[in-house]
Amino acid sequence: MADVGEVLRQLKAAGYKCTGKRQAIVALFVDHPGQTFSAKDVYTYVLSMYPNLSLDTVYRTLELLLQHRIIERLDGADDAARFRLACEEPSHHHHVVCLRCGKSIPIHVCPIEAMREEMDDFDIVDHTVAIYGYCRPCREQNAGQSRPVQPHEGMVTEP
Amino acid sequence: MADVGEVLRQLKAAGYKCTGKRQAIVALFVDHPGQTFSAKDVYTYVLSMYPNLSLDTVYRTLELLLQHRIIERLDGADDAARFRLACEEPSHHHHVVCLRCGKSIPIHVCPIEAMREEMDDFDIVDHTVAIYGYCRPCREQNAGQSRPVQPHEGMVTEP
DNA sequence: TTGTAAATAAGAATGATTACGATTTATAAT
DNA sequence: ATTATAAATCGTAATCATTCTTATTTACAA
Repeated sequence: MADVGEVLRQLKAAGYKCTGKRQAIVALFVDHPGQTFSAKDVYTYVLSMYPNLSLDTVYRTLELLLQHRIIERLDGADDAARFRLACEEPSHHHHVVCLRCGKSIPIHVCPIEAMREEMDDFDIVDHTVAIYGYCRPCREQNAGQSRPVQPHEGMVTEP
Repeated sequence: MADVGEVLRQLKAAGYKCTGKRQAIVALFVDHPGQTFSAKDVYTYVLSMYPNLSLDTVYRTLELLLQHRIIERLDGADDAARFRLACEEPSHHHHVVCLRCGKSIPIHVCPIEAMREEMDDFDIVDHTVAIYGYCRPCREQNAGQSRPVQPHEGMVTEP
């Protein structure tokens, strides 16, 4: 389980300064594992505790956290990228994303590996997989819900 | 094999006018099956034969062709969407994309179907798969090539 | 040939992201 | 604790893909 202090210490050790805004951004991700946020989401969150904040700072901090593999970027069909706390699992894997609660759940089989052998005429060197649906808790609550989130609403892609 | 006249006739039958610019755009896709183009690509191509052309016209025409399933949109990690002639295959399938020549090759197995049964706690309702690599001809030419296209360069996602 | 709605051009507006110059601040050295 | 310094930040402007607006042009049916 990732810890805010841990992450900040890691950044400090790498020569980066430990500012309150950085702490806030790291905390947002660490406190909501599996949840995805847009840059704007992060901006409004941090703004609530630091009244003057530049979007540029958010983007630079996200870039920093990406480089240190503390968060992951998810590029979607809609124009705004989303970010989430990096998965602890270091080996290759994918996620399923719940269309209702937005949580990412890691899965530990790669459906592409299975087909690699069958592909004689094509060398696979990279791939992305994005799977959307409903997790068990949301599936149950969907039954008594007037408007479940629609597929493709906020869809994201991941390596 | 799709045919330009055929497509234009289909559009006309649906009540749309048959303009030279539309013809040019349709021809670009029909004459290069499997090849992907950005809106800017299409714009520069048509501009070479129609000196005054609005980008808006390109986008509106692409939208029209999308609605009639004549082309498909591929949303990628980079900011510009790409488009290609729609695959004739009507049933669910995916493509592999060559990183060198940019061609899309349809594959007729869905790697996600296999794992659907194994997922007990998650209802899959949608997915995207994007596979990149080198097709056989490009693989052979890559051997004597100083700079092969890098993975992730112009990566695209597709349903 | 002509009337009409559709199509287009040109440019402005939007929204996400990045870049920039000036100012502030965390941190290490004093 | 004070200070020097480079890093971080702000505020804003720039950029890029895409969409919107309005006036003008055009395909096509009558």
